[in-house]
Amino acid sequence: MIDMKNKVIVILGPTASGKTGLGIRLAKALNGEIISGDSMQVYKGMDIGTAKPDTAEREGIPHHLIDILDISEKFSVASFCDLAAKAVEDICSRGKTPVIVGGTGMYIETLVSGRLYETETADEEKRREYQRFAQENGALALHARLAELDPVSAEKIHPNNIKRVIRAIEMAEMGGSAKSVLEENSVARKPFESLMLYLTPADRETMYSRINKRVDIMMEMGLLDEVKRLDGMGLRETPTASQAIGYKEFFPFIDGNASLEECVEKLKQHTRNYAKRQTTYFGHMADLVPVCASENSGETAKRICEQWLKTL
RNA sequence: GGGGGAAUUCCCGAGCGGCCAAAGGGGGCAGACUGUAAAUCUGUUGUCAGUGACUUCGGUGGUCCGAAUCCACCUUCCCCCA
Repeated sequence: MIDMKNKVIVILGPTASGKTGLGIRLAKALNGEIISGDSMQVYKGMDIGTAKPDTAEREGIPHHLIDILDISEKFSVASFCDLAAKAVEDICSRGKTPVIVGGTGMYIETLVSGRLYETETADEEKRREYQRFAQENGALALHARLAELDPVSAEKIHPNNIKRVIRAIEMAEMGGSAKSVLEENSVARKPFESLMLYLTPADRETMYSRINKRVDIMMEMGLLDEVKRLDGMGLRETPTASQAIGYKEFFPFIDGNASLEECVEKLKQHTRNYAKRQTTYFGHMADLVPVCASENSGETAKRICEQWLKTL
């Protein structure tokens, strides 16, 4: 293409902050198309639990990266960045504006920064081996192994965070791409210009009560049936989809080990915890333009976007 | 009506004479996150000044140098016999 960089609008925010609605409003106003920046909406059949907008809600706006995978498939930052970057290209080439909407901070941060990841090539066998090693010899022993292979990573990763320790060991063993090396390549080339709007919740209390209410609505919409259906398709054994909040919480009920009410409470709680983690994550991201999640946030956001799109 | 058991810090729950502001878990709060993130992990959580003091373990009163821990009574709850 030409040397002028593509422009992308990004909407971030914790769960239930109104990202979806705002995204659609902006896409309509700015002749845009939506790219979902969400790790779970990519899965077919996970509709209610992931708060995926249905056809009516989408108001005719094309949505990318939604319903593209079967739950059995793996999804990760690497694939996200790859697919999202392509979608951006595609949308821009048609003269429209990409609007990335999502709550998966790491995905979006990575995409926008232009860092490159190779698609995951993990050896499950080895992973289990390390897992067992940690179990038998303690997390510290495993961490010590990492320290030998890659002191820089070891320094940064807490020994108890076994998952990350294992991943770091894997990276080191595969050679070259350890954190220490990544450091040097950290200044990646930005693939496009982006304006990042951060939908900030009014306060913790409203954020939590919105979440609670939304879960109740999900239940009314038939979440449980959705979970049962996916469970029948082997959701529990899937590499990525099984992690989704909104599904695993019901397994105890399905297995007869908990009441439905207990599971719903757990779901609300996990969602609240997640939202808090999101705000922490977004808190350290740079260049976010805060937009209050209120009634007329749409107008404000629209104005900010239009102005930004006009600049070079 | 008789017999037995229990009341602990926001919640659950250990403690059964000093080492107890009181284990552990949950929740809350704060945080990390350039390797797969809706995941994973860390710190903190009576009060106040901050190496110390003060108020806490249903209530009241005892025993003791010393009590969440022992005794008495009271209140509430649970279980069993009737």
